[in-house]
Amino acid sequence: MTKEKKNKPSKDLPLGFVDRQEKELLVRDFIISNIKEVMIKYGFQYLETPSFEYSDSIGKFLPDKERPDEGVFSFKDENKWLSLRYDLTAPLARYVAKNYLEIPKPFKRYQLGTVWRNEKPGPGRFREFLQFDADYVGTKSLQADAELCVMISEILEKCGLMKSEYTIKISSRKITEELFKKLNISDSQQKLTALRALDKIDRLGWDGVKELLGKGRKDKSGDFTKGANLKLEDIKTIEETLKKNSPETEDLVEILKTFKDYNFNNFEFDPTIIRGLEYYTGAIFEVNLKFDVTNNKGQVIQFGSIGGGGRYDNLVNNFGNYDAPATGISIGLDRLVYALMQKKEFKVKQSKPVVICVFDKNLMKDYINVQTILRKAGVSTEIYPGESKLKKQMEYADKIKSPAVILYGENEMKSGKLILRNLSSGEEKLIEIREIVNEIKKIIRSNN
RNA sequence: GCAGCAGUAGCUCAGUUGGUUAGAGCACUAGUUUGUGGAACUAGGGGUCGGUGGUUCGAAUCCACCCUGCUGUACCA
Repeated sequence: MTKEKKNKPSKDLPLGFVDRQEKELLVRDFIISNIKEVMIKYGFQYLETPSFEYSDSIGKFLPDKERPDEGVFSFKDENKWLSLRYDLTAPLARYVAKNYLEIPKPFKRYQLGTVWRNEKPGPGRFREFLQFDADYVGTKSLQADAELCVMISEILEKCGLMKSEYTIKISSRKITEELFKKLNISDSQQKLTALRALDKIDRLGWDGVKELLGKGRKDKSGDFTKGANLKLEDIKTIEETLKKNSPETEDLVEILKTFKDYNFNNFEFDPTIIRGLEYYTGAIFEVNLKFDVTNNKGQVIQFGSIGGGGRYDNLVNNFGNYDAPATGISIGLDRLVYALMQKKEFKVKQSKPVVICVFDKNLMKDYINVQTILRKAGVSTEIYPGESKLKKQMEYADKIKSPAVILYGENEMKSGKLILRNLSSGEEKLIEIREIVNEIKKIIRSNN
């Protein structure tokens, strides 16, 4: 507690950035290890690309020349604009274009990496987050699209989700494309607004979406959103068509057939999912959780999807002359962690260290000896860091949730024994040094 | 960006007809126990009441602007 407040650096974090603590990180590690296992089984190779790319590589629309910070974090290095990547797909397309001649076709890669978005964060959404991507590049085969969904489902179930707790929604860009053509809606602004409106159906329902397809809608806070201004009869046709719920486009028919071959049925055809607006060209998927997610005040929040993807046949071609149709899926790991931690009690398997209390610095050699025996046996152990009264040392051990402390002072040394105190039961035992490993393992076992 | 709500100790919050040195619980520190954690008791530290300006003899309290947070909405390549 210092009194000098002037010129102290801020303890606050920039908007949308957070510290992540062990409890969360261990769950994340658990998910990552499941991902890697599944990726190996499915034959994807591991890739890492840098955090920064040249700004014009990470998206063909951004950064805007006038406002290079819109949506992405950018800075000017010498004469070139660099940006932190906002996803892993654009860097993949760049990588494929750069290494096209060497890589296998099709190229199957997965990647785990932090991405950054310069946007307003929402519940469970940050400006820096970890993403997992798996992509197939260089194949038109729709089996790839289908397999990605099967694979994501396997990962989620390995992480402990039940079939009833998530679903993979699937649709195709071709549906809305054909619909707009049929209705003679060609104004690109109108199409864009209409697509965005349809994307919101899970939140607003058809009534809200119809308002947005028409004149516009006022939200709960009283804010007004302009609509697409479509004709009433067109809105009716759109609703009727999309409510039909039978996938008729060729690509979907084939993907659904493949799902059947895989015996995969935890998906829903949903023609109202839209995803990103520009680069998807065919099938699109979205991974949704089916249970409520709450914030730290216990309020249910609009959590949205935890991932999605789809087919993007033209992206690689943007970088050069290679035509590489592709399809991919990505998961926002931090959001999955957030949701999973609410759903499941995670036993944090990481065992906390046994604490060897220090009675006398001059006995350090003996303490190190015991510590070495335990560490060699694989038991997490530490000598109390510092010099404090025994009470402090016990409080420390309690605070870090240590399973046991070792009390080894002059009295014990005389008899060649030491005291092992079980911190959850409070029980103390006077034991020989050679018994220490077994006794501690017993305690740790009984705690699990 | 737009809208609504909110900002008092590390955390959760109390504190209006504006009035002496601004409160509680939890947490923290020390002690009761100089070789023993979790409970109890005692004592203590910690706040320019989000910031700036204004009204007033006097502002945590009223007004204006700004900042920050939450929620919704927009955007999310």
